[in-house]
Amino acid sequence: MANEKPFSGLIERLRTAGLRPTRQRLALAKLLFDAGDRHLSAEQLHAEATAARVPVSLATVYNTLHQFTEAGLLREVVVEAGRSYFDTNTQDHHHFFHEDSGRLEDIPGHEVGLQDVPAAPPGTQVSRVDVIIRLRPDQN
Amino acid sequence: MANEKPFSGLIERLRTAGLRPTRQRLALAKLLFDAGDRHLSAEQLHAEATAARVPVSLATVYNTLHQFTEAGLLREVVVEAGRSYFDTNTQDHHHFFHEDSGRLEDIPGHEVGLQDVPAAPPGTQVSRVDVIIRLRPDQN
DNA sequence: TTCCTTTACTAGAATTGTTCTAATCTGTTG
DNA sequence: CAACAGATTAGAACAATTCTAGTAAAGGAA
Repeated sequence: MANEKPFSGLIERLRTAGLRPTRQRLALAKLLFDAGDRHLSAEQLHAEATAARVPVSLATVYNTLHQFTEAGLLREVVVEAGRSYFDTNTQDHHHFFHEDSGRLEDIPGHEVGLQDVPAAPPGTQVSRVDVIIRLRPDQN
Repeated sequence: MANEKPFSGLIERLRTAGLRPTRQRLALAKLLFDAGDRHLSAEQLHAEATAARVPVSLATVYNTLHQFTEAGLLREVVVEAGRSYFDTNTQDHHHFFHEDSGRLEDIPGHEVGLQDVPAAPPGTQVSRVDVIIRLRPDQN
């Protein structure tokens, strides 16, 4: 059966990233990566873990999210002053942000192109380009 | 002399926006708009006001920045999880963000174009498009 | 002007999201 | 299984922002 070793893939993934596959990291990785593309805040992931009966401290959730981000397993997206989202889709793509609900949604990478991206100023190099299309409810 | 009525333009500007030209708002508006394009955090503006011997409370700085933003005199730019910048350039343009220093820099609007901006999902309309080019120090 | 109403300002407390700390525990290697 | 490095934890500390409720100032009316 496919779920006989439900963590083996994740274990490899963490090992490759240089992270010990601990109980907490595995549980969080499972929540993050076993359900398609997701955009989660630390608080949301913490709530999910708790709901899934995997008690993980909030500090560990933050640590883990940052470690995963550094390892390239996640991408951090900042849309609002006081909140960070972590995106499980690390491909090159951009976002719709629903201002009313605070929800973030992927725009497949090939759907938006940039023309004439200016050269990075001397002494710098481009680390990333973020495009966020902010949406509000239609007025009518 | 040009500075005989140094506030008359600003007073008009505030009145037009439906804001009473109070001492505090005028002082903040002067700091914001009399020095070209600026990108300031609330704390920075508060510090400048204090340095300019205009004691304004931090709460008023926040209130004022939000009111100016709603009135279209400022534009809020979010780059980092815990910090908002307010941009005095409300024209259509995008930003370079220096990850090392936290500095934000304008890219003139015409220098970046977007192609194939996808249609807003049903029930929504585009409120704004933010493009942030993140820079890090050149590696070498 | 003076009065009156509305709007704005203030200090400080409260809230929110995040990071830090120091103690404890767990994974891994030998 | 011993031992050490690395990970987890609760709770404290922090930083940015918002709230509160009390006071002050702006602007119109008399």
